[in-house]
Amino acid sequence: MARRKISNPLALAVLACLYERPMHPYEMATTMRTRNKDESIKLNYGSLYSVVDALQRGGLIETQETTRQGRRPERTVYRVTDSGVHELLDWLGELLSTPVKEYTQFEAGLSFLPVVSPAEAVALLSARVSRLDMELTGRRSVHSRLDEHIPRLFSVEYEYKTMLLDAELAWLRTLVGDIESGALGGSETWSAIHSGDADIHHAKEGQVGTLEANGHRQEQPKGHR
Amino acid sequence: MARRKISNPLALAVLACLYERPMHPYEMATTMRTRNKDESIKLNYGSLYSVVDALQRGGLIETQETTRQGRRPERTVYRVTDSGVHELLDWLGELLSTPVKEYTQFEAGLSFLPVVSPAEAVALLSARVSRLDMELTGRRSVHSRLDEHIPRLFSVEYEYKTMLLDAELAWLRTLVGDIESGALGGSETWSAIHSGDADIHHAKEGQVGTLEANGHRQEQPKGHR
DNA sequence: TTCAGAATACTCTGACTCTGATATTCGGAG
DNA sequence: CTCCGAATATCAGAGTCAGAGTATTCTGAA
Repeated sequence: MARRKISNPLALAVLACLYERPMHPYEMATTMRTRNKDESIKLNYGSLYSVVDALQRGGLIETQETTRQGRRPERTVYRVTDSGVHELLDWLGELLSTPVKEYTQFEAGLSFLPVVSPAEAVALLSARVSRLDMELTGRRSVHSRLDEHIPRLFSVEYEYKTMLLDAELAWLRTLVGDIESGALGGSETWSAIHSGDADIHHAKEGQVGTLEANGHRQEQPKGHR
Repeated sequence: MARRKISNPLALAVLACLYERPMHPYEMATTMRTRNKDESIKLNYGSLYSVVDALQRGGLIETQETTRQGRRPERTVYRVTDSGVHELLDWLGELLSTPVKEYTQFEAGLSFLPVVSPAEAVALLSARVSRLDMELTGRRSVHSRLDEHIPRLFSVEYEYKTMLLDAELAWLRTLVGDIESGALGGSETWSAIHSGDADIHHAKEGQVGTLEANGHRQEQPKGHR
C-alpha cells in the first residue's frame, strides 16, 4: 500500500478533533463519544493512544503542553501541525471521493450459503430480517429525535448507514422469498446436495461432494480499486 | 469478544474448502480465486498460512499427509475435524442470522464532512458518484455473463454487493443535490464556517472554531449487538 | 458522614493480522 | 537455451485490538 503512513481511521478522527482545537487524548475520546462519532469510527483507548503516538512520530501532530491537576494522571495536550492539516484534508478527500473495496462479515457468510440447506438458509436469513427490522425501527426513532436537535449535516453518516440497512432489508426479503419459492437459480442442485441431512448438525458422512457444481466463473470482474 | 477463538473470515473459507474435500493451503487459495471468493473474503498468503496454523492448533483441522512432488516445496494436505465442521456450521449460522456493526471508510469520511467546504464536498462526492457509476456498469455486465454460466445461488454475495452499491449511488445523488440546493439542514452554518477559505489548502488561520455547533446529541442510539 | 461507584487519564500485555519480501523449482513460449 | 510465471510456501516487522490494571478524585444517596 505505502498509501498512507497511518491508515487507522481513528487517526483521521484525532486530526479532525485537533483541527478544531488542541486537546488531550482522553478529551478526544469523550468528544467523539458525545458526538456519536464512535458509531462510525471504532474507538478504544488502546488504539487511541498508539495512534496518537504514531501521528506524533510522523510529525502530523505535536505536543503542546503536559500538565497535571492534583495527583491525577498527567495529561498531554496535542496540537495539529501544518502537515497534519494537509494530511487531514487530503485523506478526507480520498475517503469521500474514492470507493474502496471492503469486506463485510455478512458477505463472507453469503458466499458460503450453499453450505447450509435451503431450509436452514431460510431460517437464518429470516432471523436476520427480523433483527434488521428491529434495528431499523430503533434508528427511525433516533432520527426523529435527532432532527429536532442537530442539523442533518452533522448526522449524514448515520443517515447513510440507516439507508444501507434499509436496502439490505428489502433485498433480503426478496431473497428469502425466492429461496422459499424455489425461484432462485440453482435451487434444485442445492436441495439435491442436502437431501440427506435432515439433522444437519450430525451430518457425518455427507461431506457434500463438490459443492460448487462446475463452479468456474469464466470472466472475473477484474477492474477494482 | 472471546466470541470465537479464530475470528478471521479467511478461516471460514478454509473450513468451507476442507468441508468439501481435503486440500493443501495453496490449493485452497486457487480454489477460492477460481470461484471468485476472493471478492468477498480478503485472501493473501501470509494470512492464509497463519490462519491454517491457528486452526490446526485449535483442533478444527488436522494434517492428513505431507507430500512432495519432484523438488517443489513440500505441501501439507489438511482435513477438517468434527469440531471443525461444527464450528463451520455454527459460525456460518451466526454470520447469516446476526447483523454486526461494521465500520467502513466512507462512513468515517462522511462523519467529518463539515471539515471540507460545501463546494468541495460537492466536488468530492460527485467524483465518487461517477466512480460508482462506472463500477456498477462493469458489474452489470459481469452479472449478465455470470447468469449464463452459474446459477444465482452461487453468486448471491456478488449480487448483494452490487445492490448495496446501487443503493449508495442513489442516495449520494440526492445528497449532492441537497447540498447544492442548500436543502441540507445546517447548510447556512456550514457555509458560514467556510466563508473565509477560498483556497482551502492554505487555510492557515481559520482553524474552524467549533465545528459542531452545540453538537450534543441528547439521546444516543444505544441498542446495538 | 460515609462509602460505593463513576469519572479521569492513561498504560500495558498478549494475541492476531496484514503487508511485502524472499526463496526454489518446474514447464512452456519464443 | 533462456526467461517468465505458476507452484508452494516462509518470515520479519508493523499495525491493531480487546480488555484489564492503576491511581486518584468527585458525587450522591443512605
